[in-house]
Amino acid sequence: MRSTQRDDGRNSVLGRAVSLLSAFESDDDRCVTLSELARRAGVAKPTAHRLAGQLVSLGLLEHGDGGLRLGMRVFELGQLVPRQRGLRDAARPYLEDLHRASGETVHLAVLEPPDVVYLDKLTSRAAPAVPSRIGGRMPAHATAVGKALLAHASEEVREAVLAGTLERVTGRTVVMRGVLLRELRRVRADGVAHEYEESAKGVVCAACPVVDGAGTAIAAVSVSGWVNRMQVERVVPALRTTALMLSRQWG
Amino acid sequence: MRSTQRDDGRNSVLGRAVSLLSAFESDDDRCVTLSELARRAGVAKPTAHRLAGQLVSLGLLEHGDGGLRLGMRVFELGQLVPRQRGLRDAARPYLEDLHRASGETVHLAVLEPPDVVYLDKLTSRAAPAVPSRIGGRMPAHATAVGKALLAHASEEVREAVLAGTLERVTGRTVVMRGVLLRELRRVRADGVAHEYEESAKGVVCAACPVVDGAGTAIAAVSVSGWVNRMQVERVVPALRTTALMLSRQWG
DNA sequence: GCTATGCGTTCCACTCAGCGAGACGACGGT
DNA sequence: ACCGTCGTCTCGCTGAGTGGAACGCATAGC
Repeated sequence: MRSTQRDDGRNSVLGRAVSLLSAFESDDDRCVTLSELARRAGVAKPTAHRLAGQLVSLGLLEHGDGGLRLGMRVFELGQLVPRQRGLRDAARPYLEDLHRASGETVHLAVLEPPDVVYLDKLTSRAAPAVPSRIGGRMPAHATAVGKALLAHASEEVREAVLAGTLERVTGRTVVMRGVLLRELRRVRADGVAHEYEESAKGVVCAACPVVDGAGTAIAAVSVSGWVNRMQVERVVPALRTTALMLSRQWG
Repeated sequence: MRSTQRDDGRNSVLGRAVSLLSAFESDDDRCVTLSELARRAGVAKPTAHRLAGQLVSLGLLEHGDGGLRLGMRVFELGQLVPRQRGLRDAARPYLEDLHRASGETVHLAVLEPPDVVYLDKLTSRAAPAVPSRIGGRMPAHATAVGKALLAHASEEVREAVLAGTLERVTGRTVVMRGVLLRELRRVRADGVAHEYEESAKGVVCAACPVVDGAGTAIAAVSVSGWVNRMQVERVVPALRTTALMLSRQWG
């Protein structure tokens, strides 16, 4: 019997329940049948039945035309997460100014090793379709915000991320440790991170970290646009200013 | 032994776990110690210890200066909830126009009987401090959005909400069934709901429902401002237009 | 200095909640 | 008539979950 588990987090009721909830990440299909849900989450059908029932009465799941979907309660709880609530509210006006001034897509993101999670996003009509989404993830090493965050992160987390596999997102994604490490050093010295079609074709991006008193990044702001339409260096000053003001307000 | 329970939703591992997460609703204190958490959620300390440990490795909870807080994963999952994701994205540009045109605070909310849950909120510098928050709840009968939603809801849910206790939020909150019922009839005929200091002192509000093909409300839009500064009737036309356009896009 | 309080953590025996193979009835398509 | 898939329910087994009690360690009060 190799049930010696110390796998905290996959088995156990909670693990199964979160598997059920996470099954909605493979998205777009808003409503999922119970059987399909059980299949995706990898739990037995009767188990899924029982758990889903409980999740429904807790409000984390709800019935909707012929299937189950994530419930409002999940959204409510999500809005309470401190790392996004305060930051987002404080940053919103600054992001709007930056958005107006640049006319390009603006992002606010935090590091969640080895990924970044987007807290806010302001798009324009003419903006390219970047693959980011509020609440969505992207590999940190493939995005400007990610590089800004990594460059100003603690030694340990940087090491940890660098030690993992650097997934290739586009043909230009930096996947070699040495190259990335050198670039991060440059970013730390310069205070601005760049990205040229490393997360999406035709998109360039510049990002600045929002730092606390000790100089550690707690978030990052970015501006992205079409590679042939946006003059990166023209937006950097405004970007720097935005990040500095946010840093001051959170020192 | 009165463990005759069939109380699905309060006991059971999941119930306890959600109690832990919900303990963060009594908010502002971003970080909570384990003991405090156990106390609030009403679970034994060792149990809280174990569950919190699992929740941490699942990403739903995280350690932060001397305490626990809700984890990023919760935010990520919350952004996947279909009832908010689609609506919010689609509504955003319209809300921005309405916000610019009126200069007042704009809300987007859905019905979650017997409350309303706010999906989006656009505020101005000079706006009154309304007690709403994205992802927050308010009793439906005390708000303009709530009345718009209730008036255009199915008979059953309206009955259900009316059957419950109508909590008094301010001195002017409508707490009498008959009065509310009559008002809802008027709202259904008129298509606009009003509110005069029924949810917050000094604040007036007007709301219109976003309806599906069958005429049932799926959301509501509102404009609110200072009672002595905002001319309610001046913003109603733009409000109506916004709600109509949204309704058309979701018919 | 010696309590007293509150924290996070660990232990452990009890038992009951959770588990899933399997069976079942209801649709719906071909 | 068939077959596939849906949601639901039963039921015996067992091990995952439970919480009282005790521990080690801080800090605060006297």
